[in-house]
Amino acid sequence: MSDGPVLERINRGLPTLRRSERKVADVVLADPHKVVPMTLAELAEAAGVSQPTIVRFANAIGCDGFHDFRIQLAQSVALGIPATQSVIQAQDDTGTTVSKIFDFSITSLDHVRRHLDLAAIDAAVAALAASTHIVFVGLGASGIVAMDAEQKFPLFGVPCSAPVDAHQQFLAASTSGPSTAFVAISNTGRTVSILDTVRVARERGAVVIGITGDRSPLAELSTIPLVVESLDNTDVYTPTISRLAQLVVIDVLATMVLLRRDASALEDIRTMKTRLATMRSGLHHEAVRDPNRPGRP
Amino acid sequence: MSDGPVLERINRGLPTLRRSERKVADVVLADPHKVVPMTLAELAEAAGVSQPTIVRFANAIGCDGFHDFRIQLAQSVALGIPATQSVIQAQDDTGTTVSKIFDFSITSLDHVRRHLDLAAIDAAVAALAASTHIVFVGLGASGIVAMDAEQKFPLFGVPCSAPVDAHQQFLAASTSGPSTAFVAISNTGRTVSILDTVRVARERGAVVIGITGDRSPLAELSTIPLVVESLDNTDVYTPTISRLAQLVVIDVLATMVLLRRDASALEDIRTMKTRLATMRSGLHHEAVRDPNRPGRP
DNA sequence: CGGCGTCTTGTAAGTTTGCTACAGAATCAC
DNA sequence: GTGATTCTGTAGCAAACTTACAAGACGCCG
Repeated sequence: MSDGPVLERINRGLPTLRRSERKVADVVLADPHKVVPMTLAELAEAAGVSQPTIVRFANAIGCDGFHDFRIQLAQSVALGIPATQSVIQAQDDTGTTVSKIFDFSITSLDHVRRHLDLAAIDAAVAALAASTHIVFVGLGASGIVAMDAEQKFPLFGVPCSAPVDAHQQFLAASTSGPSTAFVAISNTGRTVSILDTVRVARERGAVVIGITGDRSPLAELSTIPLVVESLDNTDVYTPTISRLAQLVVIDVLATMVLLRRDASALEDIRTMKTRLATMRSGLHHEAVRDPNRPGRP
Repeated sequence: MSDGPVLERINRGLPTLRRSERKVADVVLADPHKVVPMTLAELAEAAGVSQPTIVRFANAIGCDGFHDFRIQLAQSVALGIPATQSVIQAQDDTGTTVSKIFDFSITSLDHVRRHLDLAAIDAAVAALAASTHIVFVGLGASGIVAMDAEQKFPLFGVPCSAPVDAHQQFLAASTSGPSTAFVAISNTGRTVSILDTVRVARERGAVVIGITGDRSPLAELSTIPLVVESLDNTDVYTPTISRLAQLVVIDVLATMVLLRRDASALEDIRTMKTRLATMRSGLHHEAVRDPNRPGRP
């Protein structure tokens, strides 16, 4: 009962609440922002119940008194209203829509952070740092993540590739070896071509890091499964959130691999960054080169 | 003084604080998480000052009493410690590094949300909804964002393209017209080839939506400048955050354009999504097709 | 349908917490 | 070195939160 953000807990515990406590829950859920600065007496007034009922309500949803409840509510609200509360509707105005999407993205990232397997991260970092080259594969939205990774990782001097279509991916798997780190990205973890590719990579002895949304076939097949559990709900209006979390996880991996390297690698990056800044201004003279290389204008 | 998260305000107001108040500030900044559940008396004890000093401290940094301070602190902490507090260091353990990167990503998204120009969003949505086709351009990390947008927008039935290199982009600009929505993405807003491309697009009469990090040349050149102000600090270790914010902005635009459409478009997407789910399982049989199309496995 | 038991809710008192007025101490200016 | 000003702590007060208890509501079984 005491897991997760307060608002989620209220929703979950709704059926077990007494009638008056439920009135309190309704007031809180109706507009959490309004409740945050309220005093106990004010909330009692607003819900039409007595003050002790508020305290009992707070205890019922797993808080240690009203103080604790208010603090936890404030934190919940700061992270945005949970997804269940923020279904995007056609009649919402611009500000509301923007808020909902950002709130959802932020809440989701927070959720991923809390459910990340640190041991798996460590293992993945070790594998990546030990590899002589890295292959990133993904299709659709996950393909975007793979390309992003391909941009970020070569900074360490390790050759990277991110083959675009399933055939190229299969080929890359076929030519991989024990010193290859093979990073497969699939939110569903059930895309057949990715699974086939991963099987081949493992047969060739590559270390496979599987970034996926839950305990899926891909996770089973991977040497190091990395579950990035995002709150991808089924509402059509709600945009895909899994990419964001996957990108941040890539950031984490890249940063930690970098931290493993010595200061010289760091220096390389500094000089690279300054060179990039100067070349960027003259980019149009040599625009034919591989567009993925130039960096991040 | 009363703008921004509390911790930032404390940092900013540090010089104007009295000596005892400063002791309080030190305690708070040293470990904000510890302070959140503290009572006024406890914090006074911890800082080695009297209780009224705490109250004066709270007022000094723009809070309305200790109550308000505690709530605001709780909210600040929920969004992660501000970037200034969380420089990633080599000796950090895995959990710390993960926390810092996620915190920073989340804080940054929150910052962007607060600084987004809603009028510009509205204008962009109107332009996108009115266009007959949409072109997304960006290089490097922004190129990734452009490709993501290309995956997302065709859902509405409007043809989209995201030319990959500078030449192709220039070509797309040259063939654009008044009914083209031209979305240029560049965090610096100073990449020369992008600026050249945008100039051409405008000459051809296209509506140019410029997504950029600050009031840059690109913003000046755009019909509708969309400033996505992320907290990209200069620390080498700190990963690029601008992509995330840009992706979320793309989500917002896509969602809002979709909301403008009628229910039929919605139905199209529902059926598309279910079809996608079934086809995904058999994808390897027809993997030669354009890998960007299949969706988001 | 009515009485009894349990669960629920509000009243009231008690305790903690946060706030304010005031006075002493320190600091700075002259 | 003295005076004025600013800062800091002591003490008391008001408000908020909590607990104990009793009245009321509800359901169950006779």
